Amino acid sequence: MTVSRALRQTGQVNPELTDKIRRVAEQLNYIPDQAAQALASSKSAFVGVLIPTLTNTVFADLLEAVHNILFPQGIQILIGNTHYSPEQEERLLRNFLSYRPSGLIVTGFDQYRETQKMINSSGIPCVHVMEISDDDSVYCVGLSNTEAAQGVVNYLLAKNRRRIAFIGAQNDSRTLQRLEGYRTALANNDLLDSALECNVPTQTSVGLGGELFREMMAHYSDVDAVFFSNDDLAQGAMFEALRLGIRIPDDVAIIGFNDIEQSAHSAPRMTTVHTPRTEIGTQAAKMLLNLMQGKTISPRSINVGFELIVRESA
Amino acid sequence: MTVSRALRQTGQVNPELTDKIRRVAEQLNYIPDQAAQALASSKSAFVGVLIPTLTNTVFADLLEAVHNILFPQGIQILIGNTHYSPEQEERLLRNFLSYRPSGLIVTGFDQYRETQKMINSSGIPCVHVMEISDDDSVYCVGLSNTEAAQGVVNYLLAKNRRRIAFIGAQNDSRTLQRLEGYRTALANNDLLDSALECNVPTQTSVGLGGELFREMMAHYSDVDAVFFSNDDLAQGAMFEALRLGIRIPDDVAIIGFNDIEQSAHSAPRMTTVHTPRTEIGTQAAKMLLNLMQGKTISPRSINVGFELIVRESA
DNA sequence: TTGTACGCGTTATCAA
DNA sequence: TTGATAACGCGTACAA
Repeated sequence: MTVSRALRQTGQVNPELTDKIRRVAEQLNYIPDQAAQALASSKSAFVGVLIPTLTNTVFADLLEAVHNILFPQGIQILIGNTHYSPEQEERLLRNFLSYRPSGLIVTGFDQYRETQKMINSSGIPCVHVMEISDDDSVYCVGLSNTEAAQGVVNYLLAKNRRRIAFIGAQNDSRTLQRLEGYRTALANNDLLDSALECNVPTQTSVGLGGELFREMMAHYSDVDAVFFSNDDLAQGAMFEALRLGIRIPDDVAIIGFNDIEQSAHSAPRMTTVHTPRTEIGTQAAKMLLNLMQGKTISPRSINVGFELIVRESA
Repeated sequence: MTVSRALRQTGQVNPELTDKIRRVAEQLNYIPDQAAQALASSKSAFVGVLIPTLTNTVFADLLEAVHNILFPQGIQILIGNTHYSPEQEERLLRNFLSYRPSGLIVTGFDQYRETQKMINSSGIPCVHVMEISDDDSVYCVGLSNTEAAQGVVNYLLAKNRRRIAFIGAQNDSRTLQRLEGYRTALANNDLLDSALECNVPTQTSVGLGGELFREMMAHYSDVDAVFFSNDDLAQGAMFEALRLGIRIPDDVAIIGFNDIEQSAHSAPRMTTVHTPRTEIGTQAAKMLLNLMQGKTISPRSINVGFELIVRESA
């Protein structure tokens, strides 16, 4: 018991004894067993993080930010890669729960009802990230993808673009929200043409962006702007444009989404929507930490906003 | 006890009783406690993975591959982000050990002696990834960065390039090995000029690649090829070349390293070394699984090789 | 400041 | 096939 106290620095042990215990522990390579700690204290040092993929800068940044806040607090992240599948998400969550995590960070809101129930009935604090909700019973840190998309389209309209296409992939709820914003903004100006909407379920990639752009321009050569649901697709389009001899932004304006590192350095530099995912991760982790300490949080929803970064491509 | 047996499917429980137990468990939302399981059975379902960063496709791919193999086996990954720092790596490992993981996957071999000792004395099976070693006492899955770099330079030489520069960043051991291979190949042909070596400790990025390339060309306009330690840097250089009016590959040949997705689609398409990181992750996870089952592995070292993908930039 | 008794939720072991 | 008992390694609560 004294050893336990000494090593945990509760400050109730004689300093000399503490030193001695430390030395011996070191010598024996003694490291306390977390499982036993968790069992005895009935609190774990885990936080489960559910993200759709690791191989997308957006979520890698998010995860890294969360990890950077949580690890110094002695908290281990349990990663769950949903692969954009609600089924897998549910399985992942069930698995998480067996570790009795002290907190949960979940991407978006489009879980199965079952999954939501499990979260709620578990009583484990949960922060949703990337999107925001007007449901005041949930905690979230994110931004309005719909508003951001509207901002993009309005910007293009102000620049006198009239044939504005949308190219998206992956079919996740954030892409859908961007599509919705795109539609709203165009409809408001009687400029919506559903033929110019291209939304495929395929996994997003640079290569795909190039392909879809080529097809779009082949069919609708009067398109004078394309809003892509993310920067990867947009980069692919810019590469393809170079090959096709389409001038960006003279012939076609291009706007991406997320503002990944390379977008600031491409040729031409890309106009895009900056999504503060590192901030989202940081804020979500901090909010969760507070929730885990039983603190009351208000507001429950943090809108970190977005910023249209105007560069050269539009 | 019967419940425990029924839920674990040991097959010693009456089928009807098993069904009944299942139903009740479901109804109660009962999920067995992993901490207690670990404590009682003295074996955990954890594997610790040590990687230098999450925000680099290479390691994200690696992690995703490992996760995809391990999760279906009921194994949770403990992630440790070393940020390329041996100090943090040691702290991370100590933290891992407190979870009594059943296995370890560690990037490279450049750990502190202390760290290596901890791994060895822990008795926990460990597979090193990304590099290979000729030390036959360690398990590893990777490739020879040195050989790959030599291959790159030899290819450029065969293409009659003579003023071949090297631009690298991050200063991690893999970059250093590539630099070494570059030097060896050039020295073999009496073409080594240390002025054309640019190796900065800064974190690698597309932006940095552009900067370093611009500086290089400003100082040494006779450079006719640049070998970059990774594709991000090389992409940045290609963008910058477009701005500077330097024609790729006519004026300068460019070769990257890793073959990230976009390299196949950039303009021009990039010649680079394909590193099979998904395969590395998969193989390492499988090898670890075998080690965890006490199987004997031979050989202990798997060289997954590399492939020079010739496209347009060189 | 140190020590004792007990319990955390599960599994190993042995008995029924 | 099922059940009872004792661990697993620690922390909580209380006593010394």
